[in-house]
Amino acid sequence: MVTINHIAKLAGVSTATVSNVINNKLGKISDGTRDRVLQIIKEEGYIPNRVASSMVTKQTKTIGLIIPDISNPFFPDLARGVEDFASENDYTVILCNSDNKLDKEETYIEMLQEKMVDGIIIAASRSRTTVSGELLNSRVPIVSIDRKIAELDDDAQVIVDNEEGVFQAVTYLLKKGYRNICHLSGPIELKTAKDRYSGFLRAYKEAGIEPMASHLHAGSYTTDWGYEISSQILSNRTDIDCFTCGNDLIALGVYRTLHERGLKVAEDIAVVGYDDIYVSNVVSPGLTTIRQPSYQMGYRAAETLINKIRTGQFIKYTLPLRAELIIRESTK
Amino acid sequence: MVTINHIAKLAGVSTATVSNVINNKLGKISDGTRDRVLQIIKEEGYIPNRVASSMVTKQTKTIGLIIPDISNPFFPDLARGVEDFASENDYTVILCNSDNKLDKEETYIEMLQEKMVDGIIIAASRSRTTVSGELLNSRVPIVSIDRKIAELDDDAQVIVDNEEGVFQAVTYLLKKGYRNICHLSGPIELKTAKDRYSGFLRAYKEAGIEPMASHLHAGSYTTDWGYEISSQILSNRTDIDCFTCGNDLIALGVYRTLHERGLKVAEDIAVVGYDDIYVSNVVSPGLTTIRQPSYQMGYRAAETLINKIRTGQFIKYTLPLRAELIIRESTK
DNA sequence: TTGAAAGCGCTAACAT
DNA sequence: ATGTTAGCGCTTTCAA
Repeated sequence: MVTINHIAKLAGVSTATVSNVINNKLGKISDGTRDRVLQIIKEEGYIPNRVASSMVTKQTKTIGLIIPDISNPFFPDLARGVEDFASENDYTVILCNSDNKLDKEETYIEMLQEKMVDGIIIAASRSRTTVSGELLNSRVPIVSIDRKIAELDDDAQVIVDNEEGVFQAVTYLLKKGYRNICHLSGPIELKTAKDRYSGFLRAYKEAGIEPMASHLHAGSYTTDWGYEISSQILSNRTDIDCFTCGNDLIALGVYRTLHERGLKVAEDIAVVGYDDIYVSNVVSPGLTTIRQPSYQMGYRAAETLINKIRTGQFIKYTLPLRAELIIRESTK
Repeated sequence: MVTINHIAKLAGVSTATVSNVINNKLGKISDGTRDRVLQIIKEEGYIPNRVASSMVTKQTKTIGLIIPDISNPFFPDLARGVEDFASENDYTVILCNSDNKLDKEETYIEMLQEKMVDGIIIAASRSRTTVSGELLNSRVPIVSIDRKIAELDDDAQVIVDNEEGVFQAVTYLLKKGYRNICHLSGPIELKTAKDRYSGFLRAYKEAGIEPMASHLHAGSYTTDWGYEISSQILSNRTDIDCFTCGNDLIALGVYRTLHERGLKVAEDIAVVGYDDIYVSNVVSPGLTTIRQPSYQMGYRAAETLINKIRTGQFIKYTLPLRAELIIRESTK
């Protein structure tokens, strides 16, 4: 293996000099030596060992990203945003899937700390509303994304206002004349799910209308659940004119139910999602949904984290990331 | 910062002993000391520095995963497969998005080598049919996934037979009576795209039927292109009874075109995709497609790589990963 | 502008 | 079963 020592000897200089060349320490090296060293580095195919340099600089230029599941369509965009900002800034990202399990999450957090990552971005599992003391007190900066964690600095959290998004949507629906809206929520113990439902309620309240009876069903953020629950509901009642869903996956389950029962989306029953994952624009009819700016969330989370690593300070953003109602054809 | 030294002093033992405890060297430590050391480690909240141990063991327990783009729905499952096998085996994965750009890919490869990853899994950019000499000769084992790279050992490539998959599908379509099938291919310079088209041709040939004129259109693996090209084709001719698409994204573009023109999928024109990404089962009508076992591909790639890292040998699999025709409602 | 040398935190070989 | 010590490849004072 070719090391800095090897290069130094061949170039007839010290390792310190080679190090300065590699790291572009300006003004510390004469053009002559720089060129000569560079030349030899090239000839020898020398690749600096960043593990060794991490030993002394105490930074790995690596961050950890813990998400529930990269195959959940909400997360790829987010991950991409993180990786983009990271790589633009010469950081590398380690991907971890926690499956929403606290123990997996803990294991990853420990692993990441052992690997001396410079920081961690976490879309915390639904069971986590708090971070363990060790992590909180550790040297590793942490940024929470999508889900709020109580102990963390507000500026260390990248979230969008879920309540506001659904409020917007339901207000729109009420204005359009929908009255019997059924809300298919994600796990209601989750902050995001709770907030989305609050938005639902507030829209009714501000419109001075009473929600219909049993308008809330809480389950999980999956197509399967959306399918099952909507199927079940429609077997029992016929008064519903719209489903607002905790996320797009659930909405797609409703699509399946309607399709199966020969009902037309929009024409017979309207459907509204949340997230605006890729699919929503591609199904027919296009799904009216509330767009979560997931790429930006990831990008901003990385920006926040790396800024913190560099400066010790969190960025204070003036513009919050906002959810946005995207009207397509699943409502009329 | 609490180090192994610190623990050793507190426990009144040597660092070697603490090291043996941490790494569970069996038979090298008495129960008494083990317990005492473990106790102190806990009390002090000691986290072993794996960067330091990597220095001496010459392995980082980290692999790199280079894919074109995690937001492309084909890759999350694959990435998940990689990460699952890796984490089960105590490896960590660094995620890199190359955007199909050779230069980004090169940069990542260099970065990964500098970070001393133990191996690399790469879904190579379309421009790459070969690996640079440095990489090939480097100490870093490399496994190619989805796309074949000439110089690599056959056992270091995790691919499925694309030709076979499409052959199956088109044979099925011809049997069903479809005759004027139009193939909307991905970038034809890509091996995968080429193979899929070959399967198309062979199906016709073995059926003793002549493909219709101008049945091939090559573009890119995107919904937008699928939309545009199908729209354009249908403006010019009315004889087409089926589109076979290079991937599901293209197929979804065709869905959009048909929808826009008031044409019914299946009833008026059949559509067949490739990959079986998540969406395909969720759109209405469900998309008939050729399933790429992407999770397994990722899982197997990681298995192959890590086995190579550990034993120096590639695994020889007896069962190839196969594409499988999934018949849904977009064909009749 | 360059070099000598200490030391980052750990493991492994060897000695006891 | 445990300790001593060299050394992994690099950066960073400090001195020249």
